[in-house]
Amino acid sequence: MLKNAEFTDKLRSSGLRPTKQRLKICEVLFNRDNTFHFTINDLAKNISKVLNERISLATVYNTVHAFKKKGYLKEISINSDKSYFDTNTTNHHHFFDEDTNELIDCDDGIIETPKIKKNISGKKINSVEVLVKVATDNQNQK
Amino acid sequence: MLKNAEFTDKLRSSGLRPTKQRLKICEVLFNRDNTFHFTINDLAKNISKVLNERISLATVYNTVHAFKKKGYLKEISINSDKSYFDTNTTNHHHFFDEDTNELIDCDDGIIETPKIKKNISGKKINSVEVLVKVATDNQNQK
DNA sequence: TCAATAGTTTAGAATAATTATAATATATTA
DNA sequence: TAATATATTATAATTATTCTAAACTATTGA
Ligand SMILES: [Mn+2]
Ligand SMILES: [Mn+2]
Ligand SMILES: [Zn+2]
Ligand SMILES: [Zn+2]
Repeated sequence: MLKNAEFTDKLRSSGLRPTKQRLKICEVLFNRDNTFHFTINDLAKNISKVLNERISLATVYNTVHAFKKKGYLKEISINSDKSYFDTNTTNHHHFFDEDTNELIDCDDGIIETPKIKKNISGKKINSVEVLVKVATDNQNQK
Repeated sequence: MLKNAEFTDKLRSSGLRPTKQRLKICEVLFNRDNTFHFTINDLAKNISKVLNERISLATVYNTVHAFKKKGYLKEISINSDKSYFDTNTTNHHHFFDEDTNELIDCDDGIIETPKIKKNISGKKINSVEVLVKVATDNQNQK
């Protein structure tokens, strides 16, 4: 939804130089109507195969981590194999489809964020996230 | 809490041969009063350094995954670096201390398992888990 | 405008967790 | 106990990620 000049401002305002590579990655990640989830590999493949741009893998890693640090992205761990990133940085919960390995946002109201009745002493709660793992219901399977 | 002969039965009854290595790993994992969380590396180090036993790393991996498949262990992903395993296989929630990377079980009653008001159609809910990330409250830090 | 500087990109090497291979050893079965 | 199925092991392979250090680029301010 944002345009190139806006990305330039956005990057500058958080102390990141608006380079060609970062602007392209902003475009891929944020110039759309809906938030989504991706892996670094998805993103790199998208850039190189689909968009025919040449951005080194190291830069994709650097940029995604820089964006995460600036709060443009959230990182989500579902399995130890790889990290998922989320362009939806608000507090929200997920379904994880174990058949397809797809991560799906819970719409508002589907899950109420649980109350924590007693916290670890001396610690601050940084996040409360619910993960719902789903899979095909195969009652009649071997 | 279980003894060697019981582990032998337990393994046999789930179709796993009670080998020397598996019995030792059972002892380390299950012959205690409280459940706990560990990484494969923790476990391997514990066996080799603390117990002075020689079990190959491949066997530790094989065994932990075999135990997971048989339902003796649960796997938990908190960060993409490594997998945590849990000897508490009941449905329960966790605190994760981001200062120490420690995973802590939520005692019963601390968090109520949230209700899922609408599920993905055609799918069965396999688990609903809450992860609470905590860290030192540094209001007065640089 | 342009040189100095700080920040960025890059290819490729390094690291670390995990899985695969295939030979050897062990447990089970009859 | 012999035959068979299963498990262990050392080691190699794989994969995600991070590191390195040289080349490049954006910013700054004279
Ligand atoms: Mn795994
Ligand atoms: Mn990470
Ligand atoms: Zn999300
Ligand atoms: Zn636990």
